[in-house]
Amino acid sequence: MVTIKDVARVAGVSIATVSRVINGNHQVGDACRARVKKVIKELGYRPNSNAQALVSKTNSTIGVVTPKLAMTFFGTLAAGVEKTAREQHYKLLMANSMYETESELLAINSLRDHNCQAIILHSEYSDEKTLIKLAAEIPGLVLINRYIPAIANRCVWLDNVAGASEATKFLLDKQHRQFAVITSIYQNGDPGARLTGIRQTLTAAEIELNDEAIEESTANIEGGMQAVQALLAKNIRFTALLAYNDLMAVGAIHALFAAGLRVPEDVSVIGFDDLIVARACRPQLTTMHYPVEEMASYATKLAIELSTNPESVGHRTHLFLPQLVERESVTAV
Amino acid sequence: MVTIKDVARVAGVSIATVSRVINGNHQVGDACRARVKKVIKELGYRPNSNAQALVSKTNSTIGVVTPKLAMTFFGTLAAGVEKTAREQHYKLLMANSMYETESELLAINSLRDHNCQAIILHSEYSDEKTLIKLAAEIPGLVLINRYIPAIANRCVWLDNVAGASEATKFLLDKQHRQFAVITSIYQNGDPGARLTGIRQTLTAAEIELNDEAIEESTANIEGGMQAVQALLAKNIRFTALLAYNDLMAVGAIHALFAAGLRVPEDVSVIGFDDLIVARACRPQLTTMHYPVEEMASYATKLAIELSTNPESVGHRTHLFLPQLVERESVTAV
DNA sequence: CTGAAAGCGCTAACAT
DNA sequence: ATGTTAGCGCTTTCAG
Repeated sequence: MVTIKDVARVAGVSIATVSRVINGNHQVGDACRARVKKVIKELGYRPNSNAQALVSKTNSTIGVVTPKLAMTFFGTLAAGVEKTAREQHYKLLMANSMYETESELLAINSLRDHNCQAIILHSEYSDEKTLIKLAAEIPGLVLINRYIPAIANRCVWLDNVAGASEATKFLLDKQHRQFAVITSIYQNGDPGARLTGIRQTLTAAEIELNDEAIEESTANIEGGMQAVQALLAKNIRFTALLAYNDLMAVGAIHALFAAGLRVPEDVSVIGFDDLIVARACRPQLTTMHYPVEEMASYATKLAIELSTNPESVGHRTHLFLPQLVERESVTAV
Repeated sequence: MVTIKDVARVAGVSIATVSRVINGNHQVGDACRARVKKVIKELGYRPNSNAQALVSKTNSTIGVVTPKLAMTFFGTLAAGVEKTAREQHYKLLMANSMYETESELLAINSLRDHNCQAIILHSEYSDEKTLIKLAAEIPGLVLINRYIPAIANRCVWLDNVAGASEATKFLLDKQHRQFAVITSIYQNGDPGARLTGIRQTLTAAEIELNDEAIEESTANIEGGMQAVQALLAKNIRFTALLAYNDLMAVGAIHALFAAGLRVPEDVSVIGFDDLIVARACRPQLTTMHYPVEEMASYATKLAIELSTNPESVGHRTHLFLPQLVERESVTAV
């Protein structure tokens, strides 16, 4: 391994000078700088990041903690962070929390041990207190997809209530009056917010949403199928179905067709997230686009800014809005 | 920040002793070890990874280089690595290569600078020479989804030829005799191998596959649609369609239905990869399952083993076989 | 503009 | 069983 000493020796300068040219320090003579650069190239020298991190107490690394990288949503999130990080010459340290409070904390700590400059955290299960404490300790910590008033300016989140409301209004505009909802059994966080948006909008339109017409299941394709089967078994009548997310919506479409109902002719279905599955299913899914990648990119910039200059960020929060993407799964009654 | 010195001072021992208990070294008295552990807990001490990495010249970190994390396939790959890495208390350093030779090299080097213990590389565009050289320099380097004879024991790959062959045979068994193929415009690597598998099998069955019946396009949903539209426009007759991957297969199904053809009644479609989209589309896709996660996990173990004990690995290569998953998009003629 | 020297926090001989 | 000490490769004063 070629070190800074080797470069210094070959170039006939001190290691301090080499360090200066590495870091683009301007106080080096032109001739000297050129010579050092030449030697660096010849020797194929690359600075040891760990040594740099040790002395400078910061690592040009962004940490990302998500529940499960294999899920499209989190893969896209990580990709958004990576893109922005790479543009600014940062590396990505990843840790999955596997949807567990304990391993989430473990993950965060392991990132801290590496002296990550900033951390992007998608936390669903840690309580607010823990997160607030963490935010106080880690200047470059940003929460994505969660809002905590006490640290509002560290939160990059989506207005799920408004999104679900818009989806509902869209259906209302299409003259739908009989609604059903399939949602996640876990009602904290996103599912709860989206259900709230639906309820508010329906109430405002003076349309009743019976509890019977709300079916809970797991938030995946199978869950969507099961939920619709349950709805059908209960003889619930609906022309419009609001799904918690795209995966459930896709499952719903499968179950609907299996039961002899056509989408959108007999039932209109609307999803949420706009993952790739939305374009894979037939009919292609009308859904609310969740700008994950954009938000991840924004969060990364924010985290870097925060870690560099905590004062600069101010007290505003960072709220994004989902946008309706009209495809084929919704039609007027 | 609390350091090893603080712990030593409070516990009334030397830093060497603290270091020993951190690293589970057995030569420490029970009483002493207990006291140190208590102090570590009280002070909330966590060792600085960078310092550890600097002196031990290895970082309990696995590097992963993939083209694009946002794609399901690579997200799943990364997840597989992460899972195994976490089980063995390693962290994940990610870098995307964005499908470019140059940034691929950049990505690898940045991981090396961090002293990653092992690197899992999904490389499509770097030439063999570069990769062989890299493998010689980095003991813990493992290639995933690529086979290079000179470094066979560093390659974890899939038998694409056999997979495509099996898919073709399956169609043959279902009495199909009129075939069409949609594949990627980039014929190096996987697409080429899969096409070879198809060709060999068809030739062996004495069935002609006219060049006209092979349509190239981009390897995504849109590409699949375009390819099928082109096939239809040329009036190619086929009852079975082999797609390079699931994404193209899904696009094909969309285009087929749009043209008034039913899947599988009029045309059977088979995919490759078994991504989530395969279960999202209707009919659900019959496809060859690519055990990405399993392979990623295997590659990770191999990489760790290699980095620890390069001799132990032997000269065998690490070949996986895709498996047919029968769903709804194929039927007998 | 350049060099000498003092550490960053930790591990690993080498002593005791 | 425990302590002392010499670095790991680098950045950053402080001198010159």
